[in-house]
Amino acid sequence: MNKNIELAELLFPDNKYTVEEIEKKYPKRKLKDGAQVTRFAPSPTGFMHLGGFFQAIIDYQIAKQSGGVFLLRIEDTDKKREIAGSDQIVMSILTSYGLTPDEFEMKGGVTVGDYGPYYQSERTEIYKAYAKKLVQQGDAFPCFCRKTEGLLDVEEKRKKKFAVGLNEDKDACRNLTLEQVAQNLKDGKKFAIRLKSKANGDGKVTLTDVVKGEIELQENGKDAILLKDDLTPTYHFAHAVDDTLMGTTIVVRGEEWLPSYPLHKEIFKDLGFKEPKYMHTPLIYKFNDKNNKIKLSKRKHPEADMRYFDTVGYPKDAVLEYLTNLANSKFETWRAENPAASYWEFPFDAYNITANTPIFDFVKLDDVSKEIISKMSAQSCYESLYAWAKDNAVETAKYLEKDAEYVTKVLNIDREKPKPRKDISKWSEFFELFAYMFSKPKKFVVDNKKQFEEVIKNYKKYLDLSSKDAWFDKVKKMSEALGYATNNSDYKKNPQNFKGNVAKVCEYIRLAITGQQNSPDLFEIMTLLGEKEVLERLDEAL
RNA sequence: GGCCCCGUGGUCAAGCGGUUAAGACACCGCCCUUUCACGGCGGUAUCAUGGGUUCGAAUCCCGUCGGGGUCACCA
Repeated sequence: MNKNIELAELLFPDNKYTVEEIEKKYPKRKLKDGAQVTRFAPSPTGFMHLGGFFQAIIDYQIAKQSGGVFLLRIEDTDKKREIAGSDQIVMSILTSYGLTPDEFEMKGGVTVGDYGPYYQSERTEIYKAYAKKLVQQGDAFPCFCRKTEGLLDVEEKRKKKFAVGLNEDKDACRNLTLEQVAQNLKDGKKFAIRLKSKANGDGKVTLTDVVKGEIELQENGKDAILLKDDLTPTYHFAHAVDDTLMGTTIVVRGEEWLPSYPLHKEIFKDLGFKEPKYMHTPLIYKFNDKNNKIKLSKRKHPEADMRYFDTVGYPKDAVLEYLTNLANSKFETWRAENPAASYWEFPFDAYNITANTPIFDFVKLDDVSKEIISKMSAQSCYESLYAWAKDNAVETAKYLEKDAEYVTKVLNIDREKPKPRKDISKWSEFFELFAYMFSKPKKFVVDNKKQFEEVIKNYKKYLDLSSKDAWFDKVKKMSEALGYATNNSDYKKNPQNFKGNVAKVCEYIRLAITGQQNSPDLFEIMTLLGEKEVLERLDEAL
């Protein structure tokens, strides 16, 4: 009754806005039927997590597909963890992958959209207004207890809690009298605002989750913190306020949030808000050495940081397609049927995401990437390689500028054909893969030294780079002369009659020229290298 | 420890009460081939487990086990 109003006044004497004023500023969105509003809401921790990006893809696709809105909100409510510049990192990754938000704000830059500010740190007056409302209603109260701060603190607290095993957790400050509160304030004590939870935590609450289906959870019984003692909101409170005001229709978030749904439900109810739809997506995992699944983490897995894919030079589409397939395995089938189509034409089926936790698999990513790169022209390969080098390998970039023509030719080996070679998965490995095109091979192992030497010695006389046919004719001729089969079926019938077949001869030549057993087409390589270089390499091999 | 989520080959997975349990990657073999690849064909390998329900279960129910999440004035 009146006491609550008095209390609210005591706590928030000079709020800038009332709830009514705020709600006038954030009218309901005018959306066409079925249009969804999604949001990507990272906290600025200095990098963009792969798992977050995975969710952003889903957010973006849902919004785009339905003709709705995809917005970016920065959850910068924890000053201790905040790292400056994170917002730029997130934004540039999003846009570079084509997931540009419809609404966003850049500090010191533009604001796009009418539902901002899009930084939570700029919304404190909004949260305060709603907190005051809850206090007035008797649904929240000030707490003057010592802070629980950091994991160590929490773990200590848990030891006691787990021993009891209760889901109910009422805070003693809920019973403070108006006078006691007034005295505390007079003493200059800081307060946090807690939810005055109504249930004991034994009842059940159900959620119809878009990916998990119907889930029954234990209702909330905790006097959770809504505003911290600096009056910034916790995630839970900010989620309710922001997603309501911004008109989010479907909340896509990691499944680690599932257990806090009952709390969110209670906050929404107390605030008189309509709940959005929820989509709790699986987290992405890796195996550890014990073969257990562990969450992808920046410390252990460089690929947890989205910038990793840029620094090693994966094409954007490769990452996008691999991740999309993880979210929606129909993608692969679609891609097989539409090999030339743009990624964005894929009819993303957001409502068919598996509830299973996927393992991040580099082998598969590489395959997707090789497929994509194999279809690129030599010219665009060069451009991508150069773009990668400029940001990640300065010396290489300089070299690329100098020898653009030669590099493009190397890139063109076995490319721009109906069945191109699939060997490059990321730009950083190009010079490793094609090292022999840029410097003489160092050491290599030969299975039969005598035969190898015989072939190489003779081959100098047979070298002919005038045309591919001429080149191979000579290889054959030499093979015959040295006692190798030039016809595969002859060789198979009577292997004892030959020292080997042409394949063996080619293997020796390849080894001498490239230092490895597999390489793209030998003739092309030798032509590019030039006769002089080839002869030198043959000499050196001996 | 309480609560919750998840469990189809090594990985990603189709499947929705009756299928010889798709497909992709990886692996192996064969074929093609003028070499390496590419490609084609084929192969190894999966319903965690125990009980139900049913004429019939990978599919529905319960238990068990395994993995994961969560129980912060972090998000």
